[in-house]
Amino acid sequence: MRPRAVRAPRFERQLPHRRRQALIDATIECLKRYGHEGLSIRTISAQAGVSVGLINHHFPNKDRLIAAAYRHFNDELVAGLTAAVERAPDSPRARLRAFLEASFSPPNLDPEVLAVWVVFWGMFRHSPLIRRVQRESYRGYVRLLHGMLEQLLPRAAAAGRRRARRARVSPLDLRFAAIGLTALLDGLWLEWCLEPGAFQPAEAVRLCEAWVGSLRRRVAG
Amino acid sequence: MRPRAVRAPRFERQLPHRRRQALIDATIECLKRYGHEGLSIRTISAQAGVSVGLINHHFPNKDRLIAAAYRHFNDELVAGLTAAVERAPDSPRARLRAFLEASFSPPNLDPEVLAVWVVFWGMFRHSPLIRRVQRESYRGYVRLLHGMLEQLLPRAAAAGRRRARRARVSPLDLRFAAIGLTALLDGLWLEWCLEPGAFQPAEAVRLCEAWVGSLRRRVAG
DNA sequence: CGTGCTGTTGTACGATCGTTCAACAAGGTC
DNA sequence: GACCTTGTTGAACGATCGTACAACAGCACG
Repeated sequence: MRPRAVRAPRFERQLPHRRRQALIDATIECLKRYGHEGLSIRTISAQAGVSVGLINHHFPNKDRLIAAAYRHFNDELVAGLTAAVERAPDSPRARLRAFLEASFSPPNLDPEVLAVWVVFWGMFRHSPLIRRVQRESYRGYVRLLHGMLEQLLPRAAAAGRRRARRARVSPLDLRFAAIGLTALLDGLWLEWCLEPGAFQPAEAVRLCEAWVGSLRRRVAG
Repeated sequence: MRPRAVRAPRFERQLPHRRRQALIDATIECLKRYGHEGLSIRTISAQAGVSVGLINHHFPNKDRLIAAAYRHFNDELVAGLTAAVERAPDSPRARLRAFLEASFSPPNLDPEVLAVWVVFWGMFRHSPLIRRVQRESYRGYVRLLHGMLEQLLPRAAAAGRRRARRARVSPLDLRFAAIGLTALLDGLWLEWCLEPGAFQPAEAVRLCEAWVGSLRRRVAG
């Protein structure tokens, strides 16, 4: 064989877009494996299989890479939940159930995922960049959950037409419902991740549905 | 004046117990101010007003200092809540209310306090030391909350004698109540710390009480 | 006042951090 | 096959990290 043809390339050039995404994925993977200590340029570049210098070619600095990873992580969560809701039958109850079941199942329900969130939250107060991403990215989640509750709560008599009686829900009740459901959801999710054996994911779904049910009775009953 | 008498001592010797506590306090203060990045030997020793070498004289290494700070932080929380409960009138409802009000008021309800918790949580999965402290220290909290619910839930007819009907609560219901209340509590607390303007602390107390009330209806009614 | 114990200091060390940058090379174009 | 663009490499830099340790000094005691 000709030596020239045998020699494998020492590296493979990638389009900036692809390489950036690979670095973001590596960042999240390092966060899962090593926690906060995994957030070093050398650890991340090793995980991505590239040299230390490459990160600063695609990102101006480390903080921007982390912020990009945070944005990606947030977006993936919202996208997954949204897809689950849209896959469900077109009834408010079914949509809520799909939302809850997606929240309490992989890939969201995972101690490793909690570990990632917790590191990001730890940066929240001291990194304006992270705070900015949080503010921009959390809106999708709030909108999704708020919209679901709005459709669900006024369900009084007219079964078929969901949006007919929208005016029945007072903004105050809707606000409380959203606050409470978010809290219960996050709290249960946190509990499960900290001690996965404590209860079944299906039990968490039922607890959340019971909460919304008690709200509905108070609003419409 | 005599020069000898004027010269101020360059430092003050402390009993090991006092100095250790001062270093623990400085650690928590640094955590509040600078987050995870405040956890450096130099930052902590500067906060405590001592030299860098002193920490390793009182603690074998940095991890042990952090673990001690975590234990102190946990113990303070449980002690504060316990004291609030014992200060309350001797009725299950009043005790629960005192517990909730203490949970949703300073010094617990503080974004800075969340920042401290979050950093500790971030170490949970990767530091056996932190995990050990967590396991040992969380028991007091669970026992307190569990005991309160146990007294509260069976309240059916006999108003005066709280422990008479204890057998009425099935272990299953009690377990669910504890899981749900903990989740709601933690979730609301988290929400408030992330966005202090979102709702009033008193509203959080009412949401928790409503949750326990709906449980009681299901159990005893 | 002298002595001893030990809490305290501050320099030093090696490791690792984020970032820079000159040199390299992959892969398309002509 | 020569050339060019640019994604990629890896050594080097200064800063900062946790820890070690010899010297210092506060203070109780005789």
